[in-house]
Amino acid sequence: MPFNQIILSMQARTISSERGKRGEDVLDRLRNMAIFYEFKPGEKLNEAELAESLGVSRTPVREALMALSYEGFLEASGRGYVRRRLDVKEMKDLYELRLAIEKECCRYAAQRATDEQIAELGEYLTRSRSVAPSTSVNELVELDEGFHARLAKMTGNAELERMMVMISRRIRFMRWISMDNTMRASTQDQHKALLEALRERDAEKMQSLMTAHISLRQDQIVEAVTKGLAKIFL
Amino acid sequence: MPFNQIILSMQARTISSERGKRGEDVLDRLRNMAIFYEFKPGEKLNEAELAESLGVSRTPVREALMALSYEGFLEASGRGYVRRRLDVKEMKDLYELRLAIEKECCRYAAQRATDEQIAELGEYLTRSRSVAPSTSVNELVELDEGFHARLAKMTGNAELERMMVMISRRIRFMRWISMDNTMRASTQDQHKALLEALRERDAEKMQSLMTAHISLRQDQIVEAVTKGLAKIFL
DNA sequence: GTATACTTAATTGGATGCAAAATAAAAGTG
DNA sequence: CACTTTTATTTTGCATCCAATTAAGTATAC
Repeated sequence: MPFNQIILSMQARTISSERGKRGEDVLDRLRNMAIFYEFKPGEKLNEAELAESLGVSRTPVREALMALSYEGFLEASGRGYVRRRLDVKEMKDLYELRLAIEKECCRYAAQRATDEQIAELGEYLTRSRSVAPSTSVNELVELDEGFHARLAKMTGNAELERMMVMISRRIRFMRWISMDNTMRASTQDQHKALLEALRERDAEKMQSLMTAHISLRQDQIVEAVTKGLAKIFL
Repeated sequence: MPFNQIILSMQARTISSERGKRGEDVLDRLRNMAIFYEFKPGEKLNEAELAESLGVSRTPVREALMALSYEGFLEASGRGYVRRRLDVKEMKDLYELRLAIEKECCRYAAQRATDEQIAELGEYLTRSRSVAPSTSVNELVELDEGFHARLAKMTGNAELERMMVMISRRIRFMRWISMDNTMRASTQDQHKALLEALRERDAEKMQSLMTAHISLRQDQIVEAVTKGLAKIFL
């Protein structure tokens, strides 16, 4: 399945004509395109062109581009925006930020999660582990994100949760690139271990598990970025 | 000095007419108004009115409002935006987020800061400590922020740095409210201690100092919020 | 053939226009 | 008088328009 079609298949084919929903739709579409480097790094984005292709005016496109630069996908390039390039430094920075957030999520989740939330997470993991081996990469990534999103929610901290959403989007491509079968299995094992520690409300243990879970070694990042760049430009 | 005038005095009186700079100016102005609750929580912001008062069209105002909601100052209220209310929960969440970021900043700063950066921070602190007792609250807050910004820069991590900028803005009002003379002295002492630990490249020590430095106890937050609310509504 | 001045086209920042929602105001009804 | 229902007004979402600046050609001199 060609790369572009995967992206396309994730998107609504038409932009809602419902008032107030159009801008949101445009943002979602452009965000997905940004996430998967449908915009090639370095290539300047043309507002009129994008508007035309989405069948809307420049206004919602302009707003979406601004939003995406706030979200960290685009950067201002003189006048106009450019997709930020995929490089090792950016990913390293991002994973360090993620580590900062997730470690604290562990702490507060261990101390504040309700028993119901923990039970739900258990069910979620069980469901996750039982998906068919043929499950698409998209779905696997979604399951992975879902686990961390739930953990963030357990903190009861809206700021931490919001941050996790942002970071998850930013690293989605990396997850997508490196989600093969070995990754899949180890991810699930690590999530299970985290859940166990959470059941024991052992924040320390969760944090060290999380650190191990997240900390990609330099060479792993390099490899993933390399694979990513190949995907983007071929 | 009345509250409003303090805010006004921080702002350029005119919006630059330079092309491309106007939007930025409008954002800065509105951000300052948001930071100091010139917009009362709950009161819906009127784009046309704001545009009128700033002498620009609705377009740059709309973009600024969107940006400010991304920055966490405003929230969408059906259609349109409202300044988020100042409450204990929000501040608690924010300080937890800040703690997460700053602890990791300590770690990476201890391990990556150049000797020059450390020396510069030393000079900065010396300058800070020698300011007149009459120094305005504004300046004191700026000095405090400057310290943490420098620490963030030392990580060499653009994402952590960016996050610190955002958080600093969000908590600026709280800093402003609680920056009295006792706060001033203890802040400087704690910064000095952090610098010492940084000189020794002792990340662990820095982290525990930072934790102590940041962790406002629940009642301190309650007090500051209470004072803040009084300031806002009187 | 290359560099430089000059002209034209492309593209963005911002202003304005317009119609759909939402809100407020007014009128009608039990 | 309270309570709908209807009408008028406000305000936003989005489209369009305009002007200023940058980028792209084009021509001319060296």
